[in-house]
Amino acid sequence: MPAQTTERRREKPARARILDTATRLFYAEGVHSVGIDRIIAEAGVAKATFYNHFPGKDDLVRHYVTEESLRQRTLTAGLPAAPPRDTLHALFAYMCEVGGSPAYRGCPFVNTAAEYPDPAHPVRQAIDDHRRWMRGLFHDLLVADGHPDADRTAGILMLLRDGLVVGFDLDDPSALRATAREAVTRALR
Amino acid sequence: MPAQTTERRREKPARARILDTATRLFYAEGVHSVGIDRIIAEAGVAKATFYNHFPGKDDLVRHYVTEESLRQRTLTAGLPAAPPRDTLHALFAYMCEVGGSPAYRGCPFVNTAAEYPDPAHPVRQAIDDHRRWMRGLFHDLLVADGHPDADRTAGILMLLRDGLVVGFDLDDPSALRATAREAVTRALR
DNA sequence: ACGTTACCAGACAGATCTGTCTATTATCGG
DNA sequence: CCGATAATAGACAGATCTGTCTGGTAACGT
Repeated sequence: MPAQTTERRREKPARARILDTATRLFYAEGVHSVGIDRIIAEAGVAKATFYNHFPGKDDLVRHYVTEESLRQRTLTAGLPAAPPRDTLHALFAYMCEVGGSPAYRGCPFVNTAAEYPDPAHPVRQAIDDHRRWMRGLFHDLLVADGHPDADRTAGILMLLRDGLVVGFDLDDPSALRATAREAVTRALR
Repeated sequence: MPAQTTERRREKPARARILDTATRLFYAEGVHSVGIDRIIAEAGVAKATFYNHFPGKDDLVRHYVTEESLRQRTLTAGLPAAPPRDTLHALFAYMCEVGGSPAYRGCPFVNTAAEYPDPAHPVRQAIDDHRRWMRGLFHDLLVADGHPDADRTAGILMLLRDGLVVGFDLDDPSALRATAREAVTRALR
């Protein structure tokens, strides 16, 4: 019964541990394959604590998606200033770098959407938000680059982006890396 | 008690009813969201019958994938003879047609892969088979068209193909249809 | 010093899922 | 006509999943 060794203040707060663990497991194994019990066990959190922070699993999934979106937006915002076209190439180069990692399991948004068929579901709406942001990012960079027809080209870049995240997961990443830059160059031409 | 009204010979055999029902439900709602109980109920089949035909759910999923692959190969083989470049455009036009349907829920292979993280799993290997076939199809058509660098361009077409199936599921299909032909044309240039 | 807040441990209920098993019925080949 | 085959209905076991609830503990602010 002795007090647990914990100096709890040193650890991350419970909510953050839950979200971190959920993010890791959901991404690596899929949303429906990972149960709440496993998340609370690996997060080292009591069940009541989880349900104090989140109304239920769906809400945790929604936060998983929005947090991941926030992370990507922050990363993008932190890119060094550069000509818009360079930034576009840098974005795709970064995708290729991440996609080459052995832990790469595809795009968390695309993968999660595959498990939530109803487009009206809050999880899907969070995914839609992220995709709207990304399309807008492409569009704004193309406009800044003076590209004619920024709308349509942003659509093509979304196509390539989605193709890359799927391909890096399911095909040979090294072959794909070479293809990627070529495809982006052709698309921006 | 009274025989059931069945003239069983008139109906599709049980195995086909199982596969049809599984295909419909897996595609519409996702693999892990659909239980065996529901499949046998909607297929109008006894539980023992299911386990007589399939060793377990994973094997049913594998057959779902291979049957879907076979269906696409048969459809492709049945295309009217045409110059290879026309056939390529026809393939993408067909994707756009299918992707515009309100029941469209993305690519069954991509969606199923999202629920099977282990690349060594038989289900994933069946998906790999299908993707190899599709890449080979693009490659052969490009070679027949006299395209230089058929390898790399086939990779780009795979990129576009994957981007389309994701986009038709998650974005506005009508806007995407216009983008698609443009993107294919740019890629084949 | 004390009350509030956050957290922990774990039992519990109710649903659902996979897979096995029994017992029965219908159809077909020979 | 009869045995083999294939299908039916449904009970059952064991696991797992979500969500609730109880009771206790540790740290913090005031």
